[in-house]
Amino acid sequence: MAHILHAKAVKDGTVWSLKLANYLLSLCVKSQNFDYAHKLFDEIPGRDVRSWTILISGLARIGSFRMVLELFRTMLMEGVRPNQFTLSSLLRLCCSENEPKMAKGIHGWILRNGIDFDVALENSVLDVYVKCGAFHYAERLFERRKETDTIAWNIMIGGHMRIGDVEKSLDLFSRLSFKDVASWNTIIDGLMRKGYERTALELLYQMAKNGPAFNEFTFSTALVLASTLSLWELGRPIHSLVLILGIHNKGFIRTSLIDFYCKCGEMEQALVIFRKIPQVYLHSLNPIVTRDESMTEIIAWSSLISGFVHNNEYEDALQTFISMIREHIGVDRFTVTTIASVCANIGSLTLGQQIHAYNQKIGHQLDFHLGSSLVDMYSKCGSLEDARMIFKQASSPNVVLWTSMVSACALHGQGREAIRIFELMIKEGVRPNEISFTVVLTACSHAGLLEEGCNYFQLMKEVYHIKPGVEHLTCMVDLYGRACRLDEAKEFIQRNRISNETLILKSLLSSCRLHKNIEMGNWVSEKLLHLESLDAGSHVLFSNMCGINHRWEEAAKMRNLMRQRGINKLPGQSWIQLKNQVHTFVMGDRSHPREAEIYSYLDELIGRLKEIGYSYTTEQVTQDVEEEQGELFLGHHSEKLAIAYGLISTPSGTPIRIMKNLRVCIDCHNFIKYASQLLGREIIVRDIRRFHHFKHGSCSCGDYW
DNA sequence: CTAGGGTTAG
Repeated sequence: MAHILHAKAVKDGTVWSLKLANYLLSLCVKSQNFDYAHKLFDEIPGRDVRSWTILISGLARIGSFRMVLELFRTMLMEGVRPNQFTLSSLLRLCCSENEPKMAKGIHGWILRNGIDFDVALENSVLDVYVKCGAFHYAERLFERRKETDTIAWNIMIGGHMRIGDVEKSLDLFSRLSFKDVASWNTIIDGLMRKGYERTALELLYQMAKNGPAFNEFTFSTALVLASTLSLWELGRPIHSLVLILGIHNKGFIRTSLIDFYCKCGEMEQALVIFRKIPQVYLHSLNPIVTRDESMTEIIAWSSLISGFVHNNEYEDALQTFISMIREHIGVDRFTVTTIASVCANIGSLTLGQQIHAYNQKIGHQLDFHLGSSLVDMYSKCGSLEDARMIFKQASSPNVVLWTSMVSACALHGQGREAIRIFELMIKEGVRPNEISFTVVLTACSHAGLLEEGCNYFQLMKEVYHIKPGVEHLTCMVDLYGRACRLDEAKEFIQRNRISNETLILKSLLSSCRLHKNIEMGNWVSEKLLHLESLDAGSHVLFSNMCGINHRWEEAAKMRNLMRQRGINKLPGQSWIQLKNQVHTFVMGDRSHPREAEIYSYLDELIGRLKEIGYSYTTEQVTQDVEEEQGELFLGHHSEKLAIAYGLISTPSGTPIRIMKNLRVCIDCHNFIKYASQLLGREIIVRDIRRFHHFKHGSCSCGDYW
């Protein structure tokens, strides 16, 4: 638009005043048309410090560090003396680009050249030191100042918050006699970020009562608070207020509203807000879409996508992503991170690979979030090698990234490797968090590494002072249980007073079944019954266990109880993805178009496998099989059907990947081992907890799962 | 000076 005005001014012979030129320049800068801005800038006769400042501050806003520095140098060479605005812009850029050295240089230059420090410039200096890690220096500057305005105070309140000194920050805030909106916003937002949500909430209510009126920042922060706490009662009235004020379509507020409704599980409402036409299109036929506005759109879309993910609606998440690309909204790192997690959740390797390739095409750097998400995606989609490859690309991983890698190894049954990586993380000086310990303990438990598990449990408590949570305790019970140390498991439960924890009892029950210990099984079941939390899984576990020990009466009693309570067990399902199509099977499924082929192939295969030593495992000890079902059903378990279909639909030598919604059963596990040997095929099964890689007649889990 | 969406386990 500015260039049209420019052309018109030239054509009309309008006086080429500096004021007009600077105004046009600022229009160009505002609409991000920097090519034209440069051209215009070069043509301004007798450009002054304001022209320089407009261009410099515009470029600083979009983070063109090098270009800004070059302009600044040229400016000095041409003998133009920068003013306080120019210097503030430069300092702000140093801040956002994290360039403390440059900031010090500029500060020195200001001092040497006797530039007047106005309050704003002093604040810029203060801010740069707070944010670039020279906090003590900033503190000294702050104490030495004669005049401090509330902005300086706000910078320091935020600064203390940033370095994690919540107390000091609150103290400064309380000492501030005049608290402006920004002070309130800073302290509330800071408290929220440091996990003091309740305090933040209290202050927000205080502010509503006695403080200054909310501004857009406050509304946005309040909505985020409502969203993190899933506080419907807080978000709703704020939504009303924002509607009354007519600011509901403003960027930050709109995106915060979308996120609020998503986190409260109200996707319908979120969609209503999402679909509002952004204001910019209402006011102008020829809209100037600035960076801020296109950014808002990306965030609105990404919020919606992550909302679907939060509500486990992966299909909708993907559809939204596809529309986002189709409408050329733009995809940033946040979006890719979320979509990668969708791929992880649905376990689609092909889709995951496409997302990874797409990211390489658009060139987003792998930051910690994206890196972890991709590691997790590859591991949950069955490719440990690719997970490792992504991990190697990160130069200095953080806790989450390390933990994702440890988790990947655990998931694929590589307990020793998981431990090795965990140790490496500690050696690199990265402090493991509670999740890291959950993961490493799970790895130990899956690999049957009792001693190592116990050591890590001690390490967590004594060295890292992390209080064991239910997850850690469950891992320990699992660890003892799987290692057939049932008495120790029971003792552990009693010592830690956790016999009321359903998850823990269920883990023990599962071990009782594994080791056929019906006495202990009874003890656990009684506890579970008492808690009224015997779900389908535990009912089946218990009744199966009775079956092994020929306690048919007890088994029947349990099944009756299940019927009475109307508990339905989850039907076992397996699926395989071939050429962008997902084929799902349940036990004895006849609905597939190629069912005849599948069954005849499967029956023939079972016959051939029996010749090399396979036989039905009649102990039907899975969670999803009831006792009365005979050999025929066992032969047609969903995983066998999915594998048979995979085998007849792919060329020999291709690995087969299938997924199951429950644990894989012992008989199928056995069957797959023999099949992998006879057919020379790699078969990869993802069950509800982990991966099984079958190759040359054995499984990566070492038959311990 | 202050604000929005993303990652690891269960």
